[in-house]
Amino acid sequence: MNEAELPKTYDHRAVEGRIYAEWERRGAFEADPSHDKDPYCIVIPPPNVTGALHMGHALNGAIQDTLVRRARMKGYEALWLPGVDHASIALQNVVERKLVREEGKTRWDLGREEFVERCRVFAEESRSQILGQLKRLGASVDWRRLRYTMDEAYIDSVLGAFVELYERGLIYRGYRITNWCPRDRSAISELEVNYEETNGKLYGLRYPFVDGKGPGPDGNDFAQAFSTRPETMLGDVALVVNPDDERYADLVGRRVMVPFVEREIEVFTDEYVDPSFGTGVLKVTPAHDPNDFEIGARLGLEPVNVLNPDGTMNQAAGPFEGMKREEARAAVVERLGEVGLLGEVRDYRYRVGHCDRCGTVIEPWLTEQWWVSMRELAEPAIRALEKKEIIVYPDSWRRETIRWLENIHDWNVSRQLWWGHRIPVWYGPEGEVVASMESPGEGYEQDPDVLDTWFSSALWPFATLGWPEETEDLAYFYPTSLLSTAREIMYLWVARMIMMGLRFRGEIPFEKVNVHSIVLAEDGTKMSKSKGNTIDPLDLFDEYGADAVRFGLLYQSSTQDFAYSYERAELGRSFVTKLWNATRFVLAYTRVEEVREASPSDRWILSELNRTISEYDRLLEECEFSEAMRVIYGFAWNQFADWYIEIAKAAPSPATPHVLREVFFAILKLLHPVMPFATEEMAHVLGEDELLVRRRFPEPDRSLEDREAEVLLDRTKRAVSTVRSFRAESKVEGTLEGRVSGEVDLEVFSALAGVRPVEALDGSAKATLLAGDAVVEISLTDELRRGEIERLRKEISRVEGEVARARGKLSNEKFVERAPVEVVSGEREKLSANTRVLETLNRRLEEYL
RNA sequence: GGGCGAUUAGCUCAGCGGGAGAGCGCUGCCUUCACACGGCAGAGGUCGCUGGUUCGAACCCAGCAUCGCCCACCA
Repeated sequence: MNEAELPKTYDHRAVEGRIYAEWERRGAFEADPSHDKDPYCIVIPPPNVTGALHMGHALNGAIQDTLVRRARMKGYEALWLPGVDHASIALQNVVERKLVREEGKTRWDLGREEFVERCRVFAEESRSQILGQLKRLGASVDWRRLRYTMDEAYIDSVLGAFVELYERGLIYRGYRITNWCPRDRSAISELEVNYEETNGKLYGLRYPFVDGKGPGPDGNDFAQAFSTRPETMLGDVALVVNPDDERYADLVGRRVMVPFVEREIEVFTDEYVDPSFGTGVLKVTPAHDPNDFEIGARLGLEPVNVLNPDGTMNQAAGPFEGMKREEARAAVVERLGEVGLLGEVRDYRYRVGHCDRCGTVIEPWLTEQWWVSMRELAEPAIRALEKKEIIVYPDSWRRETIRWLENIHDWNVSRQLWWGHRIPVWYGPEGEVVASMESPGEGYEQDPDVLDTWFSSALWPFATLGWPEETEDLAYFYPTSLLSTAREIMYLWVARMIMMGLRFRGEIPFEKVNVHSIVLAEDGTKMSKSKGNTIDPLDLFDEYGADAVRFGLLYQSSTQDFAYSYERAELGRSFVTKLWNATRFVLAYTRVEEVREASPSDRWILSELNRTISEYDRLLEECEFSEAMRVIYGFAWNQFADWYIEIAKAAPSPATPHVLREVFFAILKLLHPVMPFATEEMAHVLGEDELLVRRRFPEPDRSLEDREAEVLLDRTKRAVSTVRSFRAESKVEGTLEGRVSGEVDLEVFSALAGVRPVEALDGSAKATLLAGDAVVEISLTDELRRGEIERLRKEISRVEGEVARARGKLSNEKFVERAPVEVVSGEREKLSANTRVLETLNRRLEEYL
């Protein structure tokens, strides 16, 4: 192939599919335990099988793929293990909604078995879609090792873990207030509740005295308490006041009536009550409020439950039975008003919990659930984080996670759902309770609940490697090298993996955690389907190519969240095009392979390359992707393409053909982890037989460092730019004669600046241009002379400013005394250089006047 | 109520103790043999505000303002 046959732009559509197939055909991503290589392993945060991948997945995929490909090229046995999550509650929600929409049915209409089958089928479809998306991204995962949390082996891991924790006394069954979602008819954990500030009302509720002792201290014949949820009044079992509240000393011990349900309750005291809130009287509803539950327990009172699982009122609600909770609220308020028991109603702003998955208002509700004791599990995790056995980028998240673990609550792991891992607990005919993977025998009934989806996720880093079997994979790849994730699941997932990893393996699950940005919509708000502001990564891949999108995402990724902008994909695409055309140039350029004597410009680009390799590699190692992209982009575009290719055209050395190719190949290899398709194609076009994916990642080579060449070329480039600038401003065209004082690469300068170097300039008219510490003099026509005087004056006043600034600093004794020597000597050098320059300029000005 | 973070060029964002940066957008010139998804040259910023530390602060400290996010059982 030659350059003329190549189109001017890279066509990702024609390339990506073919190259991915080639990688797969060659088994390029397959990793197995090996004796002569060190392991590198990343397990993918398994996407939910609820639908398609979003931009967050694309970003995290780009990050992980970059790291894995780099490790692979560095000679590690690099495994990126793919998988998907069954997403218990999330998937069940999606399928339920679909069921209602398409068939007008609920899960109860279908029955458990049929419903679970529907979920399984849906998951299957979603899963294949997701896997296709990962391929489009270019994910270098080992497909042979694809895992799913509902695989038979994985289910065994999950149930085994539950049984073991149960047997160690770390799992117990408890009756307490949980967050109840009436739509899902299931409990959810604290982490699955989203609180939103809401404008609501605070209702004064009046409880008439029934003890016949007459009115209360305030002259009223009732006691009043405030509530935001008046319907829970029907479940009240007591009123309480603070024991130190003198206003109510007489109230304690009196009996009042709960309206409508006609229940007599007593007034007690409890320290919990804040006398300054409302009336200082608190109603106690143990079945519907966590604090009330505790107060009720302290007082030894039986809770009264007034709700059904679906959020309607039950028979204990008396006349309100059968109403939805919202209807009951309105009805209770109305009826209270009618009977004169409604007190003050205030506007009140408070936080209402919503189900993370379906948005339904959460009801704190008394139920019996399975709990994991977290304190004991958290301790080793806290220690590991404190000792930095796990490195977190950025470190602030390590400290945050420690704080969270220190305040951890027990974890409710049972869900009254159908899709998921069914809890391996069996209830026997004689009331036996047995935790076991299989039924203990005839007459045993299995617990109907399933496990919180995060329970299975918590085992991910080792269950995917075969645990509880002591597999070779587990021995070789565990602990994994790095986990990359969004911060929103640090507690839900990452912290729990650390605890479970330490519990079941006695080792941390990963050495590093990268907490990446959240990709926001273009307007800076969160992307969400309901707002309709989501961006489909596949559309971006189609339009810009996977490499361009990957580069753009990494370029924008930092520890800060960022609003996605299409400009970043355009930036990536332009970069690919630039590299593509550099490929065409390199291809068309002579193909001499032998090494001959290198010129300063050859040594300069090699030295710059060397610096770039060190810097870029370090940044990737530290997950500083944005900075890494800037470094490699700057080198490839602003040094290599803008300058070295131009030098190769205009002032090549005998070594240039070789150096040009070497440096360009190094760029392709450095970029391969980020832009795998395009770089692979470019290497192919340039006639490489071996795939880049298996090539060695460039390493720094100190022998290529050449400070002298760097200084020389920097000065030369500056001189060239100065002349170009002068040409643009003065509208001068054609070859000029010129003289440079100060050391530059004359050949390069002359060729790129279009200046013929002469020893001495004829005539008196010259432009005197400053290029850093070098002075360039250019022959000048008479008509430009007038302007030159103006220009000189401006230049002089600028340099005078510089001189004054340096003098000022250096005459400050404290500066000379306390600033580092190199800073002071730097100022001195600048001062003397500028003084010399000023002399030259002044002399020239005098000549003209 | 606590905690964390942000505030830098018109826009999106880097920089985090020694003379303000990138991409896009904008202006001028260039359709010359890698590339107009381009080249060359430019314009554009009292780095949120007020104090402090320092020879020196966009960068460190304190306070304030605005905007986010996380955590917390005040009815």
